[in-house]
Amino acid sequence: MRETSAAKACTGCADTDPALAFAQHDHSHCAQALLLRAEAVADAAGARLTPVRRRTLEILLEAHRALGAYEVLDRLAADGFGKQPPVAYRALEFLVEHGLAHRIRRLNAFAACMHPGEVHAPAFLICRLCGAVAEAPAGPLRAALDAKAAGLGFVVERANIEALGLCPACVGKASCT
Amino acid sequence: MRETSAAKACTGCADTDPALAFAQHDHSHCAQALLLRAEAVADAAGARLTPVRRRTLEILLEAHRALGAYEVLDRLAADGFGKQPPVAYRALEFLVEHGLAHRIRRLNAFAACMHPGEVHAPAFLICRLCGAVAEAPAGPLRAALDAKAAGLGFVVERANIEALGLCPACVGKASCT
DNA sequence: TTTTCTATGTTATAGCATAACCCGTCAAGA
DNA sequence: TCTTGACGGGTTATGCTATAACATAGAAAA
Ligand SMILES: [Zn+2]
Ligand SMILES: [Zn+2]
Ligand SMILES: [Zn+2]
Ligand SMILES: [Zn+2]
Repeated sequence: MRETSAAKACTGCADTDPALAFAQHDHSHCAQALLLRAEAVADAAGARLTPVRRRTLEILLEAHRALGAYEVLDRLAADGFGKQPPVAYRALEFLVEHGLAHRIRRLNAFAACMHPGEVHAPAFLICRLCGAVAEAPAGPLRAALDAKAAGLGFVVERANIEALGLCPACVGKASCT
Repeated sequence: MRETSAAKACTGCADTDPALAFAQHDHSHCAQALLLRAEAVADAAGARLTPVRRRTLEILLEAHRALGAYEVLDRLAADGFGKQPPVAYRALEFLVEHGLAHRIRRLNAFAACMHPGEVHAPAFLICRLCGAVAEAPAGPLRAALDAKAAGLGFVVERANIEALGLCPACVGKASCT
């Protein structure tokens, strides 16, 4: 599952260039960078990126896609960590709370954050054919949502924006259905 | 759970006036209207609003909040329909597919649509204290999302926009935490 | 050191969702 | 009329997702 076949270098997985979100690229490269940034983020928050938590993030980064909690759990168990659901759920919860990963509710799955440390309101683009998930910045979108809600007297604390559709690679295949 | 205590009349539950979304009002009134419109919608689509399906929609309308599939199932069973999960899931799936209800993924629950028949891209505002759910029109939001996605070569087919926060009634209570 | 809090592991259970099968109804076509 | 096939709705059984509650070990604070 590891994407070591580098097709294109990147500077942090669609970080500086969102167009790379769906492009083939050397992911081990940005995984490395993201892991370093994650450590900095955790440190700054006074939180501890313990072995399980760190390994959980690595697993998400290596997969380069959204993983179910039980998929994560299997991999953790294979690495000598606990074999029971709470082990995975707790680590994932930690990552989500600290903005190092995101929960994709539509998929009942989790994905590593591509912009850790930055204040960001992500929107997720989920391909219904290949399962690829891209994290797109949605700042303006979020602002519009907040404004809309404010008009109803509602205060938004968190928001999930998830789009299901076809990624660039799959949009061709689907048309010949 | 039925809200028969009319505090305010309405013309269709936040239909013409979205500000009613979180306001107390005579809900039996709009439930009636929505049910009629649902029949028209189903009819126009050549779909059959059978007894189970119709009763399922009624249940959602009466509850006036998001219900889990098993909550719906219990009520269906009490009315003499099937007692097994697929009964509820099938009816709910039908309603969702025909735009008569929406699935709220954040809550693993379903809510009656407040705008059946209209082309609409709903955003849901979920109060984390009282559980109230409002369906707000999100046309512009959706358009922005589509545009953003198009920039990445992604084609959006469906989108979920769900905000968690505090409704007008609860925003006061929470501040004294 | 002793205490305290956090983290990680466990077992058990709760909650959500679907697969697969059977049968009754109804309408189109032989 | 009889047959056939689509559809709806009921069942049993199972799988997937998530959390509660408890025990232990280790880091941090006193
Ligand atoms: Zn992110
Ligand atoms: Zn794809
Ligand atoms: Zn709606
Ligand atoms: Zn509330």
